[in-house]
Amino acid sequence: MTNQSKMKVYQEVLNQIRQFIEEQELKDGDRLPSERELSEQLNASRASIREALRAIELLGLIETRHGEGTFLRTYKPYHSVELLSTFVLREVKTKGELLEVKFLLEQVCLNQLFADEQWDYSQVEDILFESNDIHTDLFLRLFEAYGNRLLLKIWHLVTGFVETVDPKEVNQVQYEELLKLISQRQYNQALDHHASLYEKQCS
Amino acid sequence: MTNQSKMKVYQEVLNQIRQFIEEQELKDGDRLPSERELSEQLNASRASIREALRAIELLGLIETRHGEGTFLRTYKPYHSVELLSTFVLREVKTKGELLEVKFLLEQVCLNQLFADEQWDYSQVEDILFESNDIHTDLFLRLFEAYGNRLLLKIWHLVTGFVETVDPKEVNQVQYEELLKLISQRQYNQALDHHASLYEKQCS
DNA sequence: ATTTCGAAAATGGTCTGACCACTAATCGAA
DNA sequence: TTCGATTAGTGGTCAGACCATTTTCGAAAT
Repeated sequence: MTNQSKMKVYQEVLNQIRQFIEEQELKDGDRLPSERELSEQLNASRASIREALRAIELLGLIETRHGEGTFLRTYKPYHSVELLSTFVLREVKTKGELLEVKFLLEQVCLNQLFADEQWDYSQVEDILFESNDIHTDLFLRLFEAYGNRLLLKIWHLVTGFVETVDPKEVNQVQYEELLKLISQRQYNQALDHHASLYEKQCS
Repeated sequence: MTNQSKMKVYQEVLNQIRQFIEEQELKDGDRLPSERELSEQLNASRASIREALRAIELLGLIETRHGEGTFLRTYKPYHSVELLSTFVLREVKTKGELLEVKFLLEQVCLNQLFADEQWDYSQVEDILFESNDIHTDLFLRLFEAYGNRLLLKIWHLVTGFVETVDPKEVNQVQYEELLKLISQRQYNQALDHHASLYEKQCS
């Protein structure tokens, strides 16, 4: 490494990798150079390269496949998120906080959609009742409909965390009701109904 | 390692370390066993131990001091912000998206506080006008007052992102106005005022 | 010419042992 | 007792080896 400062090698590697990704405009699913290639190109030992890669992996930014390579990761909930959560939960202890944030994010999404006259509810209406996880799939669509990808990403992340600590039990009927309220544009009642879905758990 | 499943060694090590921390009831500032000790105790190579430690370090959960050891430290969400941002921003193309999320999070915080009859505004009122970054410090306090640490962390994360792309210019006077509205419990106007702070930029 | 299958190459996963750099504890001399 | 140098302990880094898995590719069979 051109270890100019006293920064650790693996930190430098981290920066180099980030830079590489930006320059090459790599996207999710694209493959990174092999560990041995990176080792040569960045002039660092393979051990240091791996330390950097393991760190980014735990953050959920890359995915490594034995015998294949290292790939920028398409987001998959509960992969390494589980490990992450066991540590972070040391701080954010209460399950309630997690659920509350998830709830609030969803509420924001609903509020924003309801405030939009142009919103086409039909995007959500169809198919939905073949899902194994109605809640997640429903809000996945709602967040997509709203269109803010960062908000979606944050919600997705939080949802991933929640699933590691909270085996949920969904009641299909309640979501039929929620959808009905939305389709009838009874937005206030829909918001109340959404809140009621969380009331039991958040305490 | 008792590598029963196909889980990677460094992930097992991660779990073991977490378990160790819980069992020993280690607190912030306490020292972890040395890498060589962990290597023996967990029956894994030092390289694998280090991969695990580097990962937790990047998360900001531990701190390593050359020649001294590895220590637990208070979780600092900003630690990996810079790295994370460059990855997340790959997908978040528009600055507007970023600002919108920041705004929405703050709005949620205000709404929740305003809805709380018990909320003691005086926690926020004081000192504030000596700050270099009024907006950040104000909402830092507001989020702290609300008390959901996860929400605070997310907001902090997003705020960190924003600062990497948006050199802000704050107008002190506007925040005096905002605080006045809050202290007078003119909540709707306060919300409008908060929104107006973003209107120019979000487009 | 096409298909099939196995060897070889590429890649990640892990370990060992070495050496350096820094820190703190130790011990001996003033 | 005090001060300073030695020493032991610890993280930082490296080189090289071997294994497990996946892909590649060419030779053999069809």
